[in-house]
Amino acid sequence: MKLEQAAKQLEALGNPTRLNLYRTLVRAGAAGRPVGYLQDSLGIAASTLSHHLHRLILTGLVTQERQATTLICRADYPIMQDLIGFLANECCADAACTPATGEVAA
Amino acid sequence: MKLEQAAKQLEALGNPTRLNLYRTLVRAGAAGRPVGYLQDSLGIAASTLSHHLHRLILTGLVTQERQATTLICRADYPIMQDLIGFLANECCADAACTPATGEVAA
DNA sequence: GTGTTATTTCGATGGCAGTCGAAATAACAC
DNA sequence: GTGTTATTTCGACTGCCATCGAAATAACAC
Repeated sequence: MKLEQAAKQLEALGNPTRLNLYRTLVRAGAAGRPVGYLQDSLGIAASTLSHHLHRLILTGLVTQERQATTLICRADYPIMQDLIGFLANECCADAACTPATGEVAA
Repeated sequence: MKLEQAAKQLEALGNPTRLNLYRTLVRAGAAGRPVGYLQDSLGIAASTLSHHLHRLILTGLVTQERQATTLICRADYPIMQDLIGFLANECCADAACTPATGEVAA
Protein backbone atom coordinates (compact mmCIF):
# COMPACT_ATOMS: atom_id res chain seq x y z
CA MET A 1 0.00 0.00 0.00
CA LYS A 2 2.63 2.49 -0.93
CA LEU A 3 0.05 4.63 -2.62
CA GLU A 4 -2.06 4.82 0.52
CA GLN A 5 0.88 5.97 2.56
CA ALA A 6 1.99 8.49 -0.04
CA ALA A 7 -1.54 9.87 -0.12
CA LYS A 8 -1.52 10.23 3.66
CA GLN A 9 1.75 12.12 3.60
CA LEU A 10 0.65 14.33 0.76
CA GLU A 11 -2.56 15.06 2.59
CA ALA A 12 -0.56 15.95 5.67
CA LEU A 13 1.45 18.44 3.63
CA GLY A 14 -1.63 19.62 1.75
CA ASN A 15 -2.61 22.23 4.29
CA PRO A 16 -1.05 25.70 4.26
CA THR A 17 -0.52 25.78 7.99
CA ARG A 18 1.10 22.38 8.07
CA LEU A 19 3.16 22.95 4.95
CA ASN A 20 4.49 26.17 6.42
CA LEU A 21 5.16 24.41 9.68
CA TYR A 22 6.94 21.60 7.94
CA ARG A 23 9.00 23.96 5.85
CA THR A 24 10.09 25.76 8.96
CA LEU A 25 11.24 22.49 10.46
CA VAL A 26 13.06 21.38 7.35
CA ARG A 27 14.90 24.65 7.18
CA ALA A 28 15.81 24.34 10.80
CA GLY A 29 17.83 21.28 9.87
CA ALA A 30 19.07 18.75 12.34
CA ALA A 31 18.82 21.25 15.17
CA GLY A 32 15.04 21.17 15.00
CA ARG A 33 12.81 23.69 16.73
CA PRO A 34 10.95 23.70 20.03
CA VAL A 35 7.18 23.79 19.91
CA GLY A 36 7.07 27.17 21.60
CA TYR A 37 9.29 28.67 18.94
CA LEU A 38 7.02 27.30 16.24
CA GLN A 39 3.99 28.73 17.93
CA ASP A 40 5.51 32.19 18.02
CA SER A 41 6.83 31.82 14.53
CA LEU A 42 3.53 30.73 13.00
CA GLY A 43 1.29 32.79 15.23
CA ILE A 44 -1.36 30.15 15.90
CA ALA A 45 -2.96 28.80 19.04
CA ALA A 46 -0.90 26.23 20.90
CA SER A 47 -3.69 23.68 20.62
CA THR A 48 -3.94 24.18 16.88
CA LEU A 49 -0.21 23.79 16.48
CA SER A 50 -0.23 20.66 18.57
CA HIS A 51 -2.98 19.25 16.40
CA HIS A 52 -1.07 19.83 13.18
CA LEU A 53 2.16 18.59 14.68
CA HIS A 54 0.40 15.42 15.71
CA ARG A 55 -0.82 14.85 12.17
CA LEU A 56 2.66 15.30 10.77
CA ILE A 57 4.06 12.92 13.35
CA LEU A 58 1.44 10.28 12.54
CA THR A 59 2.58 10.20 8.92
CA GLY A 60 6.21 9.99 9.98
CA LEU A 61 7.19 13.30 8.44
CA VAL A 62 8.14 14.82 11.78
CA THR A 63 9.66 13.47 14.96
CA GLN A 64 9.82 14.86 18.48
CA GLU A 65 12.40 14.61 21.19
CA ARG A 66 12.02 15.78 24.74
CA GLN A 67 14.63 18.07 26.26
CA ALA A 68 13.53 18.83 29.78
CA THR A 69 10.22 20.67 29.55
CA THR A 70 10.79 21.52 25.94
CA LEU A 71 9.87 19.33 22.96
CA ILE A 72 12.15 19.60 19.98
CA CYS A 73 10.55 18.89 16.60
CA ARG A 74 12.50 17.74 13.58
CA ALA A 75 11.66 16.94 9.99
CA ASP A 76 12.44 13.37 8.98
CA TYR A 77 14.41 13.71 5.78
CA PRO A 78 14.42 10.07 4.64
CA ILE A 79 10.63 10.00 4.77
CA MET A 80 10.51 13.14 2.70
CA GLN A 81 12.91 11.70 0.18
CA ASP A 82 10.77 8.61 -0.11
CA LEU A 83 7.76 10.76 -0.83
CA ILE A 84 9.56 12.78 -3.46
CA GLY A 85 10.84 9.53 -4.87
CA PHE A 86 7.30 8.27 -5.16
CA LEU A 87 6.21 11.35 -7.04
CA ALA A 88 9.24 11.31 -9.28
CA ASN A 89 9.33 7.59 -10.01
CA GLU A 90 5.83 6.21 -9.64
CA CYS A 91 4.41 9.16 -11.39
CA CYS A 92 7.02 10.66 -13.61
CA ALA A 93 9.08 7.64 -14.55
CA ASP A 94 7.89 6.34 -17.88
CA ALA A 95 6.72 9.26 -19.82
CA ALA A 96 7.74 12.40 -21.54
CA CYS A 97 8.97 13.87 -18.35
CA THR A 98 11.88 16.13 -19.08
CA PRO A 99 13.89 15.93 -15.88
CA ALA A 100 17.20 14.16 -15.82
CA THR A 101 16.51 10.62 -14.80
CA GLY A 102 17.80 9.86 -11.38
CA GLU A 103 18.26 13.31 -9.95
CA VAL A 104 15.41 15.18 -8.44
CA ALA A 105 16.71 18.21 -6.67
CA ALA A 106 18.02 21.23 -8.45
CA MET B 1 1.88 32.69 -2.47
CA LYS B 2 3.80 29.76 -3.83
CA LEU B 3 3.25 27.93 -0.58
CA GLU B 4 -0.50 28.31 -0.86
CA GLN B 5 -0.48 26.87 -4.33
CA ALA B 6 1.83 24.02 -3.41
CA ALA B 7 -0.46 23.20 -0.49
CA LYS B 8 -3.45 23.11 -2.82
CA GLN B 9 -1.71 20.74 -5.20
CA LEU B 10 -0.50 18.53 -2.40
CA GLU B 11 -3.99 18.43 -0.98
CA ALA B 12 -5.30 17.47 -4.41
CA LEU B 13 -2.87 14.56 -4.52
CA GLY B 14 -3.44 13.74 -0.86
CA ASN B 15 -6.43 11.50 -1.48
CA PRO B 16 -5.99 7.85 -2.43
CA THR B 17 -8.57 7.95 -5.17
CA ARG B 18 -7.13 11.09 -6.72
CA LEU B 19 -3.54 9.97 -6.35
CA ASN B 20 -4.37 6.71 -8.07
CA LEU B 21 -6.24 8.59 -10.75
CA TYR B 22 -3.37 10.97 -11.26
CA ARG B 23 -0.85 8.18 -11.40
CA THR B 24 -2.88 6.46 -14.08
CA LEU B 25 -2.87 9.64 -16.12
CA VAL B 26 0.82 10.25 -15.69
CA ARG B 27 1.60 6.74 -16.80
CA ALA B 28 -0.64 7.18 -19.79
CA GLY B 29 1.78 9.81 -21.01
CA ALA B 30 0.97 12.31 -23.69
CA ALA B 31 -1.77 10.11 -25.08
CA GLY B 32 -3.91 10.73 -22.02
CA ARG B 33 -6.98 8.70 -21.15
CA PRO B 34 -10.70 9.19 -21.76
CA VAL B 35 -12.90 9.66 -18.72
CA GLY B 36 -14.78 6.48 -19.44
CA TYR B 37 -11.61 4.46 -19.42
CA LEU B 38 -10.65 5.95 -16.08
CA GLN B 39 -14.04 5.12 -14.65
CA ASP B 40 -13.71 1.50 -15.65
CA SER B 41 -10.12 1.40 -14.56
CA LEU B 42 -10.76 2.85 -11.11
CA GLY B 43 -14.19 1.34 -10.59
CA ILE B 44 -15.90 4.37 -9.09
CA ALA B 45 -19.12 6.20 -9.88
CA ALA B 46 -18.93 8.55 -12.83
CA SER B 47 -20.01 11.46 -10.67
CA THR B 48 -17.32 10.72 -8.11
CA LEU B 49 -14.70 10.50 -10.81
CA SER B 50 -15.86 13.75 -12.32
CA HIS B 51 -15.62 15.40 -8.93
CA HIS B 52 -12.03 14.28 -8.39
CA LEU B 53 -11.08 15.14 -11.93
CA HIS B 54 -12.44 18.61 -11.41
CA ARG B 55 -10.34 19.09 -8.32
CA LEU B 56 -7.19 18.01 -10.13
CA ILE B 57 -8.01 20.34 -13.00
CA LEU B 58 -8.56 23.27 -10.64
CA THR B 59 -5.04 22.93 -9.29
CA GLY B 60 -3.63 22.66 -12.80
CA LEU B 61 -2.34 19.14 -12.38
CA VAL B 62 -4.61 17.76 -15.08
CA THR B 63 -5.97 19.11 -18.35
CA GLN B 64 -8.83 17.98 -20.55
CA GLU B 65 -9.34 18.05 -24.27
CA ARG B 66 -12.52 17.21 -26.09
CA GLN B 67 -12.50 14.67 -28.91
CA ALA B 68 -16.03 14.36 -30.17
CA THR B 69 -18.12 13.02 -27.30
CA THR B 70 -15.09 11.82 -25.44
CA LEU B 71 -12.99 13.87 -23.04
CA ILE B 72 -9.31 13.07 -22.96
CA CYS B 73 -7.54 13.75 -19.67
CA ARG B 74 -3.82 14.36 -19.38
CA ALA B 75 -1.40 14.99 -16.55
CA ASP B 76 0.40 18.31 -16.81
CA TYR B 77 4.04 17.42 -16.35
CA PRO B 78 5.50 20.91 -15.89
CA ILE B 79 3.11 21.56 -13.02
CA MET B 80 4.15 18.32 -11.43
CA GLN B 81 7.79 19.17 -11.85
CA ASP B 82 7.20 22.52 -10.22
CA LEU B 83 5.62 20.82 -7.27
CA ILE B 84 8.44 18.33 -6.91
CA GLY B 85 10.83 21.24 -7.24
CA PHE B 86 9.07 23.00 -4.39
CA LEU B 87 9.40 19.98 -2.16
CA ALA B 88 12.99 19.39 -3.17
CA ASN B 89 14.19 22.97 -2.95
CA GLU B 90 11.94 24.76 -0.48
CA CYS B 91 11.93 21.77 1.74
CA CYS B 92 15.39 20.54 0.92
CA ALA B 93 15.01 16.81 0.61
CA ASP B 94 18.51 16.59 -0.75
CA ALA B 95 21.17 14.70 1.06
CA ALA B 96 23.10 17.43 2.79
CA CYS B 97 20.10 19.43 3.90
CA THR B 98 22.18 22.41 4.78
CA PRO B 99 19.74 25.26 5.17
CA ALA B 100 21.15 27.38 2.40
CA THR B 101 18.59 30.07 3.08
CA GLY B 102 18.92 31.86 6.34
CA GLU B 103 15.35 32.94 5.98
CA VAL B 104 13.04 31.83 8.74
CA ALA B 105 9.28 32.06 8.83
CA ALA B 106 7.65 35.34 9.62
C1' DG C 1 -35.94 16.82 -35.73
C1' DT C 2 -35.10 11.72 -32.65
C1' DG C 3 -31.99 8.73 -30.42
C1' DT C 4 -27.49 7.23 -28.39
C1' DT C 5 -23.28 7.64 -25.90
C1' DA C 6 -20.20 10.29 -22.86
C1' DT C 7 -19.73 13.25 -19.13
C1' DT C 8 -21.06 16.70 -15.84
C1' DT C 9 -24.07 18.97 -12.52
C1' DC C 10 -27.55 18.58 -8.81
C1' DG C 11 -29.08 17.27 -4.29
C1' DA C 12 -28.42 14.68 -0.32
C1' DT C 13 -25.86 12.22 3.30
C1' DG C 14 -22.21 10.95 6.65
C1' DG C 15 -17.98 12.03 8.28
C1' DC C 16 -13.72 14.30 9.11
C1' DA C 17 -10.68 18.68 9.26
C1' DG C 18 -9.34 23.20 11.23
C1' DT C 19 -9.80 26.25 14.73
C1' DC C 20 -10.13 28.03 19.39
C1' DG C 21 -10.04 28.53 24.74
C1' DA C 22 -9.89 26.10 28.92
C1' DA C 23 -8.37 22.47 31.58
C1' DA C 24 -5.09 18.70 32.26
C1' DT C 25 -0.49 16.71 32.07
C1' DA C 26 4.83 16.70 31.99
C1' DA C 27 9.20 18.09 33.65
C1' DC C 28 11.63 20.62 36.40
C1' DA C 29 13.38 24.06 40.40
C1' DC C 30 12.86 25.00 45.02
C1' DG D 1 5.56 18.89 48.91
C1' DT D 2 4.44 24.02 46.03
C1' DG D 3 5.01 26.68 41.99
C1' DT D 4 6.35 27.67 37.11
C1' DT D 5 6.85 26.81 32.32
C1' DA D 6 5.90 23.95 28.21
C1' DT D 7 2.81 21.25 25.77
C1' DT D 8 -1.11 18.30 25.03
C1' DT D 9 -5.87 16.81 25.50
C1' DC D 10 -10.78 18.01 25.87
C1' DG D 11 -15.07 19.86 24.20
C1' DA D 12 -17.27 22.42 20.92
C1' DC D 13 -18.13 24.79 16.73
C1' DT D 14 -18.22 25.59 11.63
C1' DG D 15 -17.42 24.10 7.30
C1' DC D 16 -15.69 21.35 3.68
C1' DC D 17 -14.85 16.55 1.61
C1' DA D 18 -16.10 12.00 -0.49
C1' DT D 19 -19.57 9.44 -2.11
C1' DC D 20 -23.69 8.11 -4.53
C1' DG D 21 -27.89 8.02 -7.90
C1' DA D 22 -30.63 10.71 -10.79
C1' DA D 23 -31.23 14.26 -13.91
C1' DA D 24 -29.17 17.48 -17.19
C1' DT D 25 -25.96 18.68 -20.83
C1' DA D 26 -22.70 17.88 -24.94
C1' DA D 27 -21.60 15.95 -29.27
C1' DC D 28 -22.70 13.28 -32.66
C1' DA D 29 -25.31 9.88 -36.19
C1' DC D 30 -29.46 9.35 -38.50
